[in-house]
Amino acid sequence: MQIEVVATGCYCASVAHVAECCIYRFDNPHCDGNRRIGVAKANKTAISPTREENYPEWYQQVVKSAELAETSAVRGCMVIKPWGYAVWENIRTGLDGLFKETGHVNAYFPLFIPLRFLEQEAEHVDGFAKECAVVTHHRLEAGPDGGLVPAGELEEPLVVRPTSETIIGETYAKWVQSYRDLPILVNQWANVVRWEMRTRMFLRTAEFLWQEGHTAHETREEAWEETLQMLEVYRQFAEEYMAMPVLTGEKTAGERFPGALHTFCIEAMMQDRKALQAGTSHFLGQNFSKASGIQFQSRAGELEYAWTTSWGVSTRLIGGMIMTHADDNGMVMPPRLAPSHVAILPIIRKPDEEEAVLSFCQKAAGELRAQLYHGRRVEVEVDKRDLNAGEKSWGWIKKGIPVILEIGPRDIANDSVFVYRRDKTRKDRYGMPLQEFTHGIAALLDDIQQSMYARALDLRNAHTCELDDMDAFRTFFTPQNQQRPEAHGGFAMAHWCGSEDCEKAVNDALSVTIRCIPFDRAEHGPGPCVVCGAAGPGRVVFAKSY
RNA sequence: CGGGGAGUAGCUCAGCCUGGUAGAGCGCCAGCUUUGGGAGCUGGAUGUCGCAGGUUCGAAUCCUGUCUCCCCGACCA
Repeated sequence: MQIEVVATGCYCASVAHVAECCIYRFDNPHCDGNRRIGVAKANKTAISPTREENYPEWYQQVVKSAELAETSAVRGCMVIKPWGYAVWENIRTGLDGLFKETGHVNAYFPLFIPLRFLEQEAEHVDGFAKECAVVTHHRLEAGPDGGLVPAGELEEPLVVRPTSETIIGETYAKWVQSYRDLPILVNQWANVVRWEMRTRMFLRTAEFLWQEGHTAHETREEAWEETLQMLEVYRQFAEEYMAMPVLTGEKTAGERFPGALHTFCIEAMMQDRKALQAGTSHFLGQNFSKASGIQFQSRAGELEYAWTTSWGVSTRLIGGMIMTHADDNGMVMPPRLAPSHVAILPIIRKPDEEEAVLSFCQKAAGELRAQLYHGRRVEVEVDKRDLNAGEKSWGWIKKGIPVILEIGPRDIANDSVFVYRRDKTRKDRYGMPLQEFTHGIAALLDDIQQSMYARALDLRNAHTCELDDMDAFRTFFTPQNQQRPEAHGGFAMAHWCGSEDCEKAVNDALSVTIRCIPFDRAEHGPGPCVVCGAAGPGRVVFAKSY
């Protein structure tokens, strides 16, 4: 029995082809794959449906099959499983290093925020009030029905932090007396709660993990530079660590963080061509320092309000990684954030081969673990589980481990290994001497990282275009099949006059928003607004978004 | 919060229209066979049919309520 597996690795398999192959799919409950063995080479995909068939469902299945997370007993909240949490740990380690390099330190502030703190900044209240979880009691007592009922009402309700500007502002007000106390450059790794209407794994959950940096400065210029510096840190992290190309720019007034004067963002294109806001950096001016009373005596002896910033990224980044890199066979981990780099699968046909094969695998693992990849020890899994080789192999493919080594007696005889790169197809597997593989592992991982970035960039470039008239714009953002919208659209670089009415008109008609105003906007030259025709200073990025 | 879909074995689902007391495949367990790759054969275990009421001699099936998940919209990282 032979089933040739072709990992497509791209997002263009024809519907007909995929449908034809459906009957072979091992996880299709109504398919007895064996009945048709020998009929054809089957294009099986480990994830069903494919991206093309049903993108949102494909996303859910990848999260599940890769064992990244699962739904929990609590509405809108997820359990992040070890393989998914390891990604978050790597994100944290990487980003934290960049924060430290730019002079920041970590601290921790309370989960609970007194209601009155939140009331201090008007726009901030409007922005978050609807999605706040509120704690009103502090004790449970036995109820009449044998259950527990809340008792002991709090004098003042506590809000579970949706973000910490207010409580950190109150704290900074105490820390800051003089210009000598500035700047304050603090970051916090924490969980926050936003009671969302509609949730999706990693992309929008009621509780999520994030980091929020909060800084206070003596001057406007210094705070401004900080805001842009941290945006640059996010850009660098997204591109170098996540292999996810991003656009940088400023949000329009309508998309701005509640209470901020300016919000800057990194925006990435997912494989369904929708935009994902992957990180934001806010210039808060003196709004929050006035609300919280962060005042200091200046060099001139005057009492002044500090200038503050805040910036954050969240577990949403993991969702972005999935939708940037995963394919129809599951997750594809960028090596720099992968929980583990290499899975070694011992191929044992007869019991008497076992000892030799396993000891060779352990030796290979040991040599690999002695190698460094960007300062981190190469992580290796030797999969000794008593399962079929194919089953194990597909398990690692679905989890997205960058490299799989198959090692059997024949390889051992040649002192070699059989290599599969997750970013290529299984047809591209090749054998090579163990020593050569071991010494080249860091370069191999970097090559995978680069190819993933290049592929993602190609996708973005292929679906970014300049549009100058409304008809073309409408066509670009309208699915061909209204019943089951396929991937369509992308980033439309179009002129905009700057009016909120035009922005809203496009959103109402096509669910398209201005994702960001690029920093290099002016370089495109001025032109007529795609909506109303009035003159605008340059193109902005329009897209559908998550 | 509005519209649509769905909750039945560990998983994917059939059964529901036309009420009669629960099924398939995969997985799991046991045995035998197989072995450069998502194995085959034989046998076996598994369900308060999302939850709560109601109608009925009888409810997975009909009615009401409720919770959860998915999709679309509004809102948002």
